[in-house]
Parts: sequence; C-alpha cells; structure tokens
Amino acid sequence: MTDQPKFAQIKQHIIDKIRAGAWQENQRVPSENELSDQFQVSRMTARRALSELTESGVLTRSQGLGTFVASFKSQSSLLEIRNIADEVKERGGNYTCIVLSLESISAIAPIAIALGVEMDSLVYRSIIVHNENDAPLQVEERFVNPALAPEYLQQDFSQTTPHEYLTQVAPLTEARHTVEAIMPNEEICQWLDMFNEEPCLQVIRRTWSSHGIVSFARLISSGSKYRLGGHLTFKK
Amino acid sequence: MTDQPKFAQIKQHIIDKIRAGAWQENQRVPSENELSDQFQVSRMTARRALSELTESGVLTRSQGLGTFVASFKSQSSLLEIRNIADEVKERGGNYTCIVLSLESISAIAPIAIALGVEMDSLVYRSIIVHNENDAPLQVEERFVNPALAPEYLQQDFSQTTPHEYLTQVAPLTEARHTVEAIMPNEEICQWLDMFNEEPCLQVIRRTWSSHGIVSFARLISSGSKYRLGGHLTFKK
DNA sequence: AAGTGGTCTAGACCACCAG
DNA sequence: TGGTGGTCTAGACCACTTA
Repeated sequence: MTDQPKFAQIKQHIIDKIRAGAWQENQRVPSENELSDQFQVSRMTARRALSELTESGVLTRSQGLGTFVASFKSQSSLLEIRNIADEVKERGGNYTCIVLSLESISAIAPIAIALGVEMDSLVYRSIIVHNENDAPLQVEERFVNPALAPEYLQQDFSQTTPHEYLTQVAPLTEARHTVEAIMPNEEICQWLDMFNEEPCLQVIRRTWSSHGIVSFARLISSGSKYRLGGHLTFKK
Repeated sequence: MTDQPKFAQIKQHIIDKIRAGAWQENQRVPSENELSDQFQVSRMTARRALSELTESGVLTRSQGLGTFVASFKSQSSLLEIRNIADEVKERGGNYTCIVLSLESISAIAPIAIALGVEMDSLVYRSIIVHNENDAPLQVEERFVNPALAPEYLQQDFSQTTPHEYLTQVAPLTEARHTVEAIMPNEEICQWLDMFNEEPCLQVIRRTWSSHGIVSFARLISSGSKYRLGGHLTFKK
C-alpha cells in the first residue's frame, strides 16, 4: 500500500477526493506547484499524476487557467471490439471455424467503393463461420484488395485467421468500425444456424495499411448470443 | 511542421518507420538511450515518446528487455458510446426530448437485481424520447435508486438530462455497458415512430457512485437511424 | 505581473533481464 | 555485469490566461 510510486499516490489522492465529492465537477484541483509542495515531490512528479488523470479523462487542463475535474456529461465511454477467437478462448470455449468460401469475384459498386478499387475489377472474398463449442457464433464476410494481399486465396484460414494473415502481409495503420442492428437474410440465418429470424449485430470494419485499403469485413453475430461490452472506471 | 515538440517528432519518426514496414511487428525499437543520442535530446524526452506510444497501444515495453512494436493481433478496437444530445448537436441537428413518464414503481426482480435493491421496493422510472429535428432517435428507459437520488421525480428533464442530473447529485465512479441487437416490442415501435418492425440497437448502462448503484438505463435506437462508430489510427 | 500548464535538461537510483 | 525500462529530482525557459 505505502510503497506505491509517488505519482500513483497523488493520483489516488485526487481520485479519492473526487469520489468523496469533496472536489466537484468543473471545480479546480491543486496546481502542479501546490501538489509538489503538499506531497514534497518535484513538480515533474506532481505533473505526471495530473497528466495521466487528464489522459484518462478524469481531469481537464488548460494552459494559464488550471486543472479541473472533468464533467461527466461530456465523457464518452468506450466499447471494445475484440478478436472473436481470443474472446472464445479466454472464456474457456472451444474455438473452431469453417471456411465456406474463398474465391475471387468481380467487385460490384459498393464493394469497389469500400475497397477503393475500380468497379468490376477482381477482388478476393472469403466467408468464414466462427464457432464456439461447435455452435456458430459469428459469420465473417471479407473482401480483400488483391493488390495488397496477392496470395490471400492460397491461405489456410482454418489455421490462421484472415485478420492475422493480413496484418502480417500488409501492416495495419488504421481501422474504422461501425456497429448496427440488422435483420439477417436467409443465407446468414443458415450460416448462423438460426431457425427463426432474429436481429443481429453487424460490425463493419475497414482496415488500411500504408499503401491503401486492405480489406472490408462484415462481422455478423446473432443478437441473442453475442454482445459487446464496455467498462469505465475510476480505479486506475 | 518543424516546430513540433521534440517528443512528438520522435513519436512521428517511430510511427513512420512502422507504417513503412521498416520495423515489423514484435521487432525491437531503439532504447531510450539510443533515441536520446540519435535525436540529441535528454532521456526523459525520448522516454516520453516511447511511453505515449505504449499507452496508445503502438508499442509494448518490458523492463530489462526493451521496447517492441505491438502485435496487431492482440489489439482491440474501441467504440464510443456518447451522450446522444451532444452527438445530435455536434452534427448540427436540433435536439429536443419528450418526457413520456416519470414515476415511482415497484421493482420487479430483474430491476431490483440490476439496481441492487430489495425486490418490490419502490424505485423511480423515467422514459424519455430523444429527438433529432423532431424525429425520434432514441428512447431511454431509466430506473433510479431512490436512496441515491431522492429528488429525481421533481426534476424537469426537458431542460437537463437524467444523466446530467444524476452525475451532479451522485458523482459517477463507474459505468458498465453492453450492446446488443434486439427486436423492439410494440411500445418501443410507437415511441420511436417506426411503422414496421425493424431491429434496434440496445445499450444497457449501469452507473455506480461511491455509495452504490445509481441507475440502470436502456437506450434503444432504431437500427437504421443510429449506429455506433469507432476509429483506430496511428496518426496521433 | 503573477500564476498556470507545456516542454526540456542532465543528472540520479532502482528493479529487472540477459549473457 | 551491462543494458533496459521505471521513478524521481531541481532546476530552466516558454506560452498562455487573468488581473
């Protein structure tokens, strides 16, 4: 308890004050100099406590003015989108997958646009079902820019996931996601082994490498079996 | 361009190397001492560049070993769940809301459990529809622990949102979310003004203050009008 | 002008990991 | 034992804000 680093002790002190309500939203907290006096540390150490709490969204700072307790109103919480294979393994499930399709197709307009290639040019497409304990959990339809991953079709995706392979051959520099609720079509119902139509979570992910758009993936999971989770806390 | 802070220039240099593929996944990057020699800066400055890139997930460090390019495989991407009023205002829409219900009810089992109160005890409930340009975008059903916000029912939620009010009277210390796809019931269809049944995104949010669970909210949005977005990049 | 945060230096000691 | 990252110090100069 007591042999925590000094900057961590100061962080904890600030968090305690906020939790206890002693320092309210938008109220000023002690300056770097005040803290370094109070805790008998150098300014750099006090500064580190304030900087890290600012980074994690607990405080806001502005030059010349001071440091303040952040207003919760403006806080946005974060949700994780994780690798589904890792998730399954982490909760002790048995992860398997089935490659339903691995081919090259002619890009219709929306695919061509999403991948940044010419319309009707050839692109690669894979469809893979991810299973947990042999029950389908998520279907992944992925379109790949052949210029950036020419050997995509030769891979064995029952051993290594497309995402893993692609990050090796074309280092990832950027990714964008959207999440929405959709009704699956009949095909997807079959793949996910759903008897009745039920709503699904659809994650659309586009990934970039330094040479352009690498791939465009639709990850569809049954709404009742899969959910995204997030957690926001003040303990850190 | 050239009058960036030194630590930022070093960060950019490292990112450039990774983007260009010169430094591959899991490969070692220069140590603090090597960077401070190379860039003619103090070790603290080189250290800051490495620390910040580690914090943002680009690098991983371990004491005694060195600093390495993080593997993308293990990276999880983050999605934001934001205050809907802020979101609407930010994109230039006109935000309004309608309070459909504000009352105290008897807690049935799942509500009592979620709020951590006795079954059949009184809890507060509000139902509010959030509009963008007078069209319903999201409905918020919220259950509130009366012990932590006794005057909840007296508030005017057309002026201040429940979330705003609650963070004032019971400072937030923790929040948990789940996101799933659901089919709305008839009631929700009415509130959201949907003619046909369509899938919806449902965010469940529980918030804690230092004295316990403050509230439990269901935020339901039409799948076709609302989506969550996320972005992961190397530019920062 | 005084106080704030933002950047930076040139040292220091420590814990950890390798050969 | 030497190199690495982790913590810390006691200064310094600057840009910014308020009075």
